[in-house]
Amino acid sequence: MDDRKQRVLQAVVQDYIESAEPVGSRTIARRHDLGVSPATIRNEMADLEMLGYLEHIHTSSGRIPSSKGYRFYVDGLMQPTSLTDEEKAQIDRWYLARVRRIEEVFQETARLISRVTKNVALVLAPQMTKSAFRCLQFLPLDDRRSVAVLMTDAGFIENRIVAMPSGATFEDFQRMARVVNDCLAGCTLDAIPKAAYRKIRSEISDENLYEAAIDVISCALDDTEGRERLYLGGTREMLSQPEFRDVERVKEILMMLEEEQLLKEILHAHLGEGLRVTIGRENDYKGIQDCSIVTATYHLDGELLGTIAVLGPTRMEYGKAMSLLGYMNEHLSDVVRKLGWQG
Amino acid sequence: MDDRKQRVLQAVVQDYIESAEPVGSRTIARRHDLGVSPATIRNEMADLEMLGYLEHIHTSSGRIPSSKGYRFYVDGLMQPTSLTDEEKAQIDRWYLARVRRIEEVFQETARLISRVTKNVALVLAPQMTKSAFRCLQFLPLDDRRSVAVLMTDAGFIENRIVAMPSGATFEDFQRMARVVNDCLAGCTLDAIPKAAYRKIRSEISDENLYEAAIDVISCALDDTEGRERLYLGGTREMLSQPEFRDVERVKEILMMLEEEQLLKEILHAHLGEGLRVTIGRENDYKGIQDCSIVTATYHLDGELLGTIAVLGPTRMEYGKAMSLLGYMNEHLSDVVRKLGWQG
DNA sequence: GTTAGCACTCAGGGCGAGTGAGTGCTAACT
DNA sequence: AGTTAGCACTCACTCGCCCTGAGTGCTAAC
Repeated sequence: MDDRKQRVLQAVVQDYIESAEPVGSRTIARRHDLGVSPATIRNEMADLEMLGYLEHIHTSSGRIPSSKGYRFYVDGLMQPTSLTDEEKAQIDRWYLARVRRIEEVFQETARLISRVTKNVALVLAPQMTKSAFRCLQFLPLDDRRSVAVLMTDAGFIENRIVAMPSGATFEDFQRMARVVNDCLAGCTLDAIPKAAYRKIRSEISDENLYEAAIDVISCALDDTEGRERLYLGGTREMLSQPEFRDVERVKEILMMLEEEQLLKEILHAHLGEGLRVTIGRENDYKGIQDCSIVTATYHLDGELLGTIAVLGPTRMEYGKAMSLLGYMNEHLSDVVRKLGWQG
Repeated sequence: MDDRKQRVLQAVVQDYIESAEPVGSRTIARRHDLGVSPATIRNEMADLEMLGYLEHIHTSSGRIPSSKGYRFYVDGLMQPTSLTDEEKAQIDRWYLARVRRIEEVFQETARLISRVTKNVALVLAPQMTKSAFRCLQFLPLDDRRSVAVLMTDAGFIENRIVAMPSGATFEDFQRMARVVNDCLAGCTLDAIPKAAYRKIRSEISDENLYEAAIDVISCALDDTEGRERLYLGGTREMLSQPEFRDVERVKEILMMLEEEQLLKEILHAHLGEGLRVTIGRENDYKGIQDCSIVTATYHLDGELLGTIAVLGPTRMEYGKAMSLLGYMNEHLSDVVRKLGWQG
């Protein structure tokens, strides 16, 4: 693949991404200064098609890039666009203006990404079970029940109403909380050692209370186990893409977007260190083989926290999506910190 | 308007709701046993059009109901369908199977309603400020900050990270919580009397701590003020309605559905005791003058809690929507109670 | 008052011609 | 040998046309 072929491929991909129409040799000759005539470009395009980088709907229509073509473009031809300082500042401002509660960070991230990229954004929030126990407290509710509040190192707070075993007083519960706090300090929630349970049992020394304590802990775990939350944004933006002019296609994709479990699987399958792009046919799931996904993992103090992703037609502005996710990837934890989420 | 006219109007509305096609005189004569010929029905339809109950796209197409026609149908002609015991049981089962956290009740309600009615469902969750203060507690986070947990009578729990003023210890905070709990017992959050503030001030007697306390309270209020949460369900279901065969229309309505503030306003405008139906032109907001809204308010222990609504094309199955919302209206609080939300 | 009959209307589908963007091939040019 | 101009060909798309069928409105007869 010589230099000129690459330039032609680049021109085709760029034009197609911009116009969403199959691009012909004349258009390229006019809009890109390749210094050759349309006829020559036609020959190059025929070669590129033979090599599998371009495709043809029918003999007399322009070319569109194949998955392989996009792949080559993303890996080598695309010029990386990086966000301007102004854009970065805007993102920070957006967060400060809109996010008032910890839980909103993820939703707003999804919304922000979808606005900028005009595609669907997916944000997979951290699994609570992966984070370390910080403290458990009880608040009195009435004489039979109280509210258990569980906090983890990552700053997550779960609350849940629990019944107090008959005979137990609120003071018993307070004592239980102290014991549990002592024994579980620093444990990650998905791997509480047997020894910790034994210690709790011996320290509480009341069988009824012990049962209740175990109940609270396992209940908090059950609830979040395998249930990282998924935030979605931009189904509306998506509709402005010409790929979704057809209602049937929209219905299909909306259907898929409501299958939370499926989306999580897809995200997990595509998960890897840093930025990752999966293009069209490279997707295992049939329903989105005309779509691409850009994913990035984000971290907090070196700890893997979750995934952010852009899902859109293969004709996606990869550069923009990648630079945005890259920025998020690096700075989401800063933003979160600024909002006072973590110490 | 004589009896036969009413029967004809009823037939037209029913057929149109079912088929989404303008209905003609022959169709009615065939499908409804009115005992008269199409020609007679034609005459009646012409009268109904004159009276404003029916409309005409062009001379040679069938009739469709006008807003006024739907209104007459809903108010008088429609036979109320009530849910079967099986359906009711199914709803209860759905809740028990899907709802594991208090916050999910609303989301699942929206999802359920949209599934049953094949339209968009809106659930306006209670305003925190309308409920009574129950208690405030602090959990230690680190040496400079702690987590404030605010609970109200309706069972809502808000948590928020607050900085401790320099010099204050966690014990100071605990004391502050006790004072606040004493002074605010039973107040509704949007109407805390001045006297209560004065009492807090005098009892805390430390100006710094007093500021911090006020901060926490007003912060909790700020956050939720005018910000009842809105849960949406069924944008996907909506697409199966023939009214939304056109992507532009879909885009418009999705756009509107993302304007949370606007939706809240619309819901508030339509809010009233019990079941309420607003049809087509009766809507003030132009964007949905080809849509109808059915709203119901729901209660808990006699206290107004929030609103559930169905939004769909005027050609909506009013009977179904109304009976479903009616059931929800009566039983949502039961369901919520069963899930242990409230004592 | 009801109905049959008839002329009229109009959206929607199918069909054919024309248009234009684009290709592939070949022969000439540098 | 690579590049280009020229030309025939392809094919989606649009437009106008006709036809069909569902439906109306009117009138005259029952």
